[in-house]
Amino acid sequence: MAIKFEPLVTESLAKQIAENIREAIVKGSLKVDERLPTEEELAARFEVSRPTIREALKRLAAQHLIRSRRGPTGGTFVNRPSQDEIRLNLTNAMTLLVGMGEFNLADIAETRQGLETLCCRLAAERRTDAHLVALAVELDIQRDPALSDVDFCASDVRFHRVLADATDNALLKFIVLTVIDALQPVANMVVYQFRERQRLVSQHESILTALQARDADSAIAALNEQIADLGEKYAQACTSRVRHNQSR
Amino acid sequence: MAIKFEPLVTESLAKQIAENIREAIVKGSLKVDERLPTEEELAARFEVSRPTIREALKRLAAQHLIRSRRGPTGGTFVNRPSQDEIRLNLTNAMTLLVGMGEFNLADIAETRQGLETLCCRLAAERRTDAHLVALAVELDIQRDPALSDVDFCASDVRFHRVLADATDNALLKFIVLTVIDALQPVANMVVYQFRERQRLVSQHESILTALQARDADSAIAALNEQIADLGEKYAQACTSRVRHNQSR
DNA sequence: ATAGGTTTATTTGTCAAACAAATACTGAAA
DNA sequence: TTTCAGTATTTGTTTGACAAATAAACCTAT
Repeated sequence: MAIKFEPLVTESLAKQIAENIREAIVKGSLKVDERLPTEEELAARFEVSRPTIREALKRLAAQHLIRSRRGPTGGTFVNRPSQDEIRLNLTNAMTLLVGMGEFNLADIAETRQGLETLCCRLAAERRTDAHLVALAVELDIQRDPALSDVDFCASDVRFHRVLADATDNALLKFIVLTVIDALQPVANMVVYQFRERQRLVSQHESILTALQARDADSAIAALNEQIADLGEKYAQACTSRVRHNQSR
Repeated sequence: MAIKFEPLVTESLAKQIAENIREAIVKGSLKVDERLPTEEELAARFEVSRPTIREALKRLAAQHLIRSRRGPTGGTFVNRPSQDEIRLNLTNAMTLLVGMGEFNLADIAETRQGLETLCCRLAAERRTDAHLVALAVELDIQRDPALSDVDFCASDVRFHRVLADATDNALLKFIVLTVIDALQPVANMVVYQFRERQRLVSQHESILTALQARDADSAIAALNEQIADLGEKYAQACTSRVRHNQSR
């Protein structure tokens, strides 16, 4: 048997081309902001038609790896990956996973607790006065009893984002922001009673004063209490939602 | 002035259509494994041509949101997002960010330390015997002095993956695996001396015995020592690489 | 000479119509 | 009943063309 049984590429041309260009970008043979050949040229080089090239480019565009502009100085360019753009992608993907119920609530609460405990420890050490001000601003917003649930929730999210920012660790911040954003739909499920809001606000106050005093342990204690509360609240919201769905 | 100044949609049709379908999937109006209309039907519905529809679908395919098959029972289907597929996306994106130097080494080491400390604590509590066996297997591999640097590194990565697995927390595992994978290129930069390998292996041994005894603190101590070592090693590898590049 | 508008060339965006290839179903023949 | 050829359906790919955006060159009038 002298047959080679080659891997027999059955993937679509567009996919292969996308992967090809992708690797060139990742490996660095295509620099940031460098211009790719025109679609026609690419078509000639890869020996396929222009629509096929375009399908390949769209795949890359969906990952924010390239951008396109029309006109003489236009063309397709390699994108500098901005953290925010990529985070948007990650958040979307993770939101989907969470929405599909791939992660149970206990795991989510535990992970958040772990990540934010870490944030607290670092934030206590490195927070600047600007961070304290930002936290205080959110606290002020949260004290307004007329605030709607979604607005309250949004402010809560911003509070925790500041916490991540105060760690002064770009990677940790990146991860925590992604997780927080992906979990926002879960957070929005719950409805807050007046008493519960008060409790949340007072926990936030504890965190703020602890950070002010650079007292990591107190901050962590308040935070853990809050996350434990939220964990219960989410579980309740979930079961009641299930009951509601069943009764229909 | 009765002009409305509408948001003036200038985005490409393909992008809008992709976003449209995407939302339908995320919001759940398109169920998993449900079949989309044929490309021709979609073209008719959106009142665009088929190539435009195809560009839109390719965007979604790049995010693993849909899959396509040819033939009579073929068509385009909504994908159940598998954790592994999505993780691949996230890892690719993060690898790019890391490769572009968006995160400095100190931040990376600190984050890894935080995440893996968390893993150790949970793993000590929840590890099964199977996990211990898996760790022992990797240790055995790592003891072989004839192992190449990349193979040693790969085994090291697998060791830490098992650690994440032992937490029995799907979300945390998801995050940690993503980060570890994204950092692999960084890990592969370094070359290990014999003595350094010995040290790494003995640290792994400490972790294993600590987990065996469900002694979280000892495991964490060994792990932190290791990550501190690696942090230094990476920093060295980086500066020497810079020197090397400059001398060329 | 300069400000302003107009043309023009280039490039991506979109369209139309067709063929190729994969694949499941159908029906006839052994 | 099994096997095999045919057929219909759907995505994959090609060709060729036109539309729209845009920057540069050019041209005109003050």
